[in-house]
Amino acid sequence: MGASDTRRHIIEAADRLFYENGFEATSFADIAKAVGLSRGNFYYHFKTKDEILGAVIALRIAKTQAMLDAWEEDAPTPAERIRSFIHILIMNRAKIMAYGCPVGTLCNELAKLDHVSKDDAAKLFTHFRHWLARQFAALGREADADTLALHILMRSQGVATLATALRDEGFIRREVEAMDAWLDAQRPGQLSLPQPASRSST
Amino acid sequence: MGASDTRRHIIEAADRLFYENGFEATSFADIAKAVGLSRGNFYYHFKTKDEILGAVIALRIAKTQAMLDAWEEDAPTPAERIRSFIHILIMNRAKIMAYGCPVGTLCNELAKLDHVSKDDAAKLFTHFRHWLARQFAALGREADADTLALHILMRSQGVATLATALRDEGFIRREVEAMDAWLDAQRPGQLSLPQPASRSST
DNA sequence: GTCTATATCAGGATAGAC
DNA sequence: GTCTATCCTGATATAGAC
Repeated sequence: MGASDTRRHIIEAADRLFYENGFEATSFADIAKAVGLSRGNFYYHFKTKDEILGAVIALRIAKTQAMLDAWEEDAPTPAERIRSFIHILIMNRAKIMAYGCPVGTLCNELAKLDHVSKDDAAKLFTHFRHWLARQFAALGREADADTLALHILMRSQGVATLATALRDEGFIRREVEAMDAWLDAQRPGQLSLPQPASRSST
Repeated sequence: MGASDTRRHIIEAADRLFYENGFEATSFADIAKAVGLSRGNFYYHFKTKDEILGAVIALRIAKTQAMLDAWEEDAPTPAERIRSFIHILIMNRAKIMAYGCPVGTLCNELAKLDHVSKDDAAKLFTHFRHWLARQFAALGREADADTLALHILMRSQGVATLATALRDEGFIRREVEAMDAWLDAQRPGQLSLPQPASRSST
């Protein structure tokens, strides 16, 4: 196995462990064990833990971009693309109830550590934000596309955090349904932030 | 200074440090230093870190209950009480942008650690949930009070998480305004989850 | 009830053999 | 490129003097 293969395995193992156990709680030994590597050899590939974190963030950004590109390919309309985003809450519900959102929880942890990479991690949100804003603009909401993008991003984060604490799948489903209904009502001519109306889909 | 005073100081220092730096990242030495205590003496008061965590969670629950009771005293209508809850996002915006929501971030961290106290921490949400549900019921929304309580709790969590990542005060203010507008529209006869309407307050 | 001193352990990081 | 052996630091935890 070449060095670049080993490196990739290390980053993928670190990615998973950082998500499941947190950045601080994951030791070099944990990652080395997951890859089947001695601790000593580990340092041939990565000199510091922060270096691994940087590689993990880069991997996540690449994966995110690939996912967004795929949604853009697969879904013909902007509304369906945004719906792809909303429905990752359902798709990943088991992991979210156990470990939260990979992006939100990493940003939270790095913020508390005041880690040098905290802004790099926050860029993951930026990718979603800009992609979502583009979809809302395509939906005819050019004027407030960014506000709408942040709003739906905010809701997905709120659902993830509460889902982890409550571990209630019904809660996720209800809120996703509400997000779908909210999206259906986003048509040109509406003003930015969501307002309640006289009927509901639930 | 008596032992119970020292104990209280330890818990308060731990409360602050767990919030600002995280549970794992906070060492006994950090807490001892903050209180002005030797590390050795520390163990006279608390045997394990988990014991301190338990005391911190108990303190937070007591403080939360006191805050909810005060809101109930000070605000004459259910709507104003719920507004008190929504506006902690503005009141605490500086700390939230730096460290996130104390409840959400602690639950997230303990979930990843699969810590024995993770469900105790989640009870903090339960206190807000039931209090909010009581207010929505008093507002005339008995049928879906709990759903509405979880919805507004979810939004406050989402705003806190994104605020920490983006550190954008304008974002917080816009979303709080939207939450206020959403609350204004919650009247008896509405069905549970929020829907957009034809106009916005922003 | 508070201190100093110390045991023990785990994690990050390095050196050098193969 | 992978290993074993090792160092250093910091963290939990204890013992015992005052």
